[in-house]
Formats: sequence, C-alpha cells, structure tokens
Amino acid sequence: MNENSIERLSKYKSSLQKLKTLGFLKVFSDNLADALGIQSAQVRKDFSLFGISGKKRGGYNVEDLLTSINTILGKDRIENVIIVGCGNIGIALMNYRGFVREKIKIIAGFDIDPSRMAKVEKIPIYTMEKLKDFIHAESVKIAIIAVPDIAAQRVADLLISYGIKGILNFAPIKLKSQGEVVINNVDLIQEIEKVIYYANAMDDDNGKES
Amino acid sequence: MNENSIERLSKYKSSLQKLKTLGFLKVFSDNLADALGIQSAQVRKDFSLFGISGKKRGGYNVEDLLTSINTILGKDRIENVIIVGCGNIGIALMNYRGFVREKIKIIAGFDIDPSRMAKVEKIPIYTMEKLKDFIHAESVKIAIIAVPDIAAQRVADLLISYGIKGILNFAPIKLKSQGEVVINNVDLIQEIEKVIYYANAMDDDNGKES
DNA sequence: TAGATTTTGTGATTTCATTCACAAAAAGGA
DNA sequence: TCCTTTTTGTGAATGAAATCACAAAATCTA
Repeated sequence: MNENSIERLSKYKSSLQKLKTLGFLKVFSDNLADALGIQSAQVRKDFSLFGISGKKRGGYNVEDLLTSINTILGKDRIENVIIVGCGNIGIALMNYRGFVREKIKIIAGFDIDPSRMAKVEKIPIYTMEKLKDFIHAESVKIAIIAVPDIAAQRVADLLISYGIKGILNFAPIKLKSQGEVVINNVDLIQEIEKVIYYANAMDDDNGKES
Repeated sequence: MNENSIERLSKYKSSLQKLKTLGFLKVFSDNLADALGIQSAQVRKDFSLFGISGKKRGGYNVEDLLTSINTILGKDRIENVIIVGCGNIGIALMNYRGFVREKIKIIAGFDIDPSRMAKVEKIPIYTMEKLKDFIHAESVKIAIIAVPDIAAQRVADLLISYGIKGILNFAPIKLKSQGEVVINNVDLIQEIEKVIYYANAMDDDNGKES
C-alpha cells in the first residue's frame, strides 16, 4: 500500500477509461504496463496488493477492473469537496471541468474577502464564519487549501479541528499532517523549478548522453 | 543528481529564505533536516552531491547556501515562461503572485479562442499563429501547457518543434518527453484522488496504528 | 596549549520499490 | 484427450535511495 501504487492505480484508471470508450472488454497486464511505461509484473503486483485478480491467459475484465479501482480510490460515489481561498487558484479549480468527470464535486468556496462572496458556476462562496457549520451540516471530509502561504497553516488547523480528514494544499508551504489527517502538498513553484533545472541541465551538456 | 534531491533542493531554498528573513546567518544540516522531516545525513549528502560544502562545526552560511542553490536551480536570473491555454488554469497561473517572487516571469499567453486575446495583469495573450515567432524572438525555453487533454499532445509536439526545452503540463494526460526535452506532468485529478483514498483509508481503520 | 565538544563528509549498511523469472492455471488446436 | 501457447501471480534478485555511524576537522574552554 505504498504511495506509488496508489498513484499508479489512478493512472490505470485513466488508461482503462480510454480503453473502455474504444470498446475493449479485456486487458492484459502487458497493455497497461506499456501505457504507463513500466513492467507488467509491476501491474500485477499492484493489483494483487489490492486484492484484484485476473484470469490466467484471459487477462482482466476492463469493466470489473474499473469498478474495483473506483471502489479502492473511493470513487464509487460522488465526493463532496470544499475550497478555502477563492483567489486565482481557488476560482480556477472551481471552474475546472475535469473534476466533474471524476465524480469530484466542489460544493462551496470560502474566503475572508467579502468582495468574493459571489457565485462561480453555481458554486456558492461564503465567509469564513460559515465554515464550521457548513462542514458539519454537509459532513465534508475533503478540503482544498488555496490561500496565501502565510495563512495556510492556520486554515489547515481550523479545517482539522472542524473534522476534515483530507487536505489538498496549494499554498507554497509544507503543511504537516497531524493525527488522522492526510495532507497532500502541491507546490507549483517547485514543479516549475524542476522543469527549469532539467531544461538547463540538458542544455548544458547538449546532445551528450549521460 | 536524482529527481528527489532536486526536489529537496527546492525545499531547502524555501526554508532558507525564511531563515534569512528571520536574520539567521548560519544553519546546520540538522536544522534543515528537521524542517523537511528527513535525516541530517541526507541534507549533507545532497549538498555534497552538488559540490556545496560547509564548515565542520560551523555549519553552512545561509546567504552562500541560497546563492549556490539558486545557481544550481538556474534561478540566479529571471526565467521567461509562456503559457499555452488561457482557460481557468492558465489565467490563474498568469495571475499567480508566487512566481514573481521566484524570478519566474510569465511573458505571454497563447490560445486558439480569439475571445481570450485580451490582457491579464499586463501579460499579453496571442493567437496560436504567433507562437512560433514569439518563441524564436524571445528565445523562450520553458512553457506551461494548460489546454484540454485532447489537445495537449499536439501542443507539446508543436512547442518542442519550436525549440522549447522544458514543459510543465497541467493537462490530465501523461505526455512523453521526446529527445532533449523535459516534461513534468502535474495531474490535479490524481492529486486529489490520493487525498480521497488516504482519507477514506484512515477513516476505515479509525484510530488503529498500521 | 590540551582536552572536550560540535558538526561535517562519506563509506558501509539497511530499507524498500521494481524487475526478473518461472511455476501454475487456463484456453486453444489437433 | 493431450500438447502447445499464453498469461497470471509471486518468490527471488536487483538496484537505488535513505539512514547509520564514525573519522576528521573546526571551534571553544580553561
């Protein structure tokens, strides 16, 4: 149950969805391995880790596999999510079409700035005072943090105290997860710095194999 | 020079910037290790890998360390970046304040939709026809892709053919890097799915240690 | 100056994910 | 029915990254 296998599960799902629309009924570990650029044994190990089994010589049934993966990823039903911080990133995520397809529903936004108490694409935006009651009333378990770094830890602590179990953090600061709460930090600066580093590194030894 | 050490370098930088504003002059591998939740030997190994050395018993000079890391990450000068795709994510990134602090400058946006040929925060947005000339004229090396998944591979191929060396891709599809080009894929769906999975997993065995 | 203490730098060790490799099962063909 | 082929499932081997552990250097103390 390591982090990488969860990540791959997500990628298998995306490949499988494409195969399904193409009318594929079964798939072999080899096919998925090629799609992700890994070894077929890795695919089978991942599946066996999560108790998914196929048929010897028959591969895996695409439909069943998708169902199993969705169940494991908790995507067998719609997941309600809130966003704290309705600046650029927050609003972009509210408008992001990709979530809908994946049964992820942004049900509300929260911000301290009263000028942002509008609606984005039918998603209501509330003041921070409403946060606690909303989380309880709607039993929200997952939140996205898109506030400036200076406010991020405070918001995280608040969310956790209100019962949030999983946080996706876009503030450029590593929030530590306390207790039974997962925090996944996505640092955009860091991601582009990686690109800049490797692009420069490749330019330096241009043409040479490592 | 593995991927993880580059990522950590970026994190050291962010910690060091905070220490600097707090007036710290020197720092020990132990301090940075604590900040990132790793072992001090790891910190020293990373630095030694990049030819950074400290003083025995004196630790590392904060200012010098920052300079070294910035040089390694190619952040000793302003990096010009373009964004292809001016939908929600693209526009959010254009407005994102964090980049400015890190000497990352978004100098233009590109989109097929003519209604988006406006300006965002002084950043001009052009049609795709201008892409080739702009990249050549400004010697742009880094691009961000924020188009729908269906268009992503085509845009990537285009960018590469125009001489782009590094791509940060936000389309929910894994673009394969060909030749001397780095592609870093950030899949937002995948990131939130990870959170949902772990939040559910923790809820299931609530309270139990693994 | 001598001895104690702190911290770096790195070889040795450990840990852990990935790949290899093959037995066992399933399906098809003659 | 029996032989051949295909593909799974998993124990063993590999490889790489993180951690351990300690000698060497630097600074401090008296």
